[in-house]
Amino acid sequence: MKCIIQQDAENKRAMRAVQDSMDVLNGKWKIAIISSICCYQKRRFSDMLNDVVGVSNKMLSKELKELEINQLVKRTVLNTQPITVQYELTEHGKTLKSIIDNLTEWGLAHHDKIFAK
Amino acid sequence: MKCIIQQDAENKRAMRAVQDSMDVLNGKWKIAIISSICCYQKRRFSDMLNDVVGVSNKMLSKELKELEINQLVKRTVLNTQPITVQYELTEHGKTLKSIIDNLTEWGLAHHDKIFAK
DNA sequence: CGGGATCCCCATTGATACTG
DNA sequence: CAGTATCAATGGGGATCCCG
Repeated sequence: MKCIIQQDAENKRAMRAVQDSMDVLNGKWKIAIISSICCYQKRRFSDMLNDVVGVSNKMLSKELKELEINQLVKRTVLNTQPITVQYELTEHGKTLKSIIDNLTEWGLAHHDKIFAK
Repeated sequence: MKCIIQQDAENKRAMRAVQDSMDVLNGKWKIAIISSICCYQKRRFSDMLNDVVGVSNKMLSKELKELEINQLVKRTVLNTQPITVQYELTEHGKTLKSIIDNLTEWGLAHHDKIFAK
């Protein structure tokens, strides 16, 4: 059995890790945006504007940019007329899939629980 | 193979579920707060004030209250002098553990990736 | 179509002080 | 210790227009 000091250090390390994750995923729409790309693999700007209910083009643009900076999302301009832009997850971004899956499952279960009352 | 219409309905359902989760977990500190309680099982107000780096007593109080309303956290006033208050996860709250674990792992991996560059 | 620029508001948050 | 109250400020985010 671990002594309390050791356990405590481990807890702090875990909490810091969670915070590191949330630093990248913060913002009102990031999870929803990733969820959208995750579902469709490739998704265009205007599609996501519909997927993510309530988001404005300004916020979508802003949060996508941040996700791109953090190397979670890759942006590709397609040579169409008019121009379309495609977003997809990077390899690193794809490692978020299990988190999204978890959130999906939990959301369904939570929904059931609330309405079962 | 599923037709596109079916797949699309499924995607929308998944995205809604993710949003349902985030509705409950929104707020700058909620995940960190849950993470703290999750690590220690039972945790006091002042301890969490230290665990969650940067949070103010006002915000901690507010977000804990919201978590309590959503039945994720249970609040117990202990009969000590001076009074102490203990927070723990409800059974429903404990179902968030796999999400927290995922975020912990991902945070560590993400941290490594950023600093490996 | 995919954004950028601008204006503007109000909700979220912080700081500080106070209380049972 | 565990909050609550009050005030003040910041910036998140909406609405609108514009542009390549």
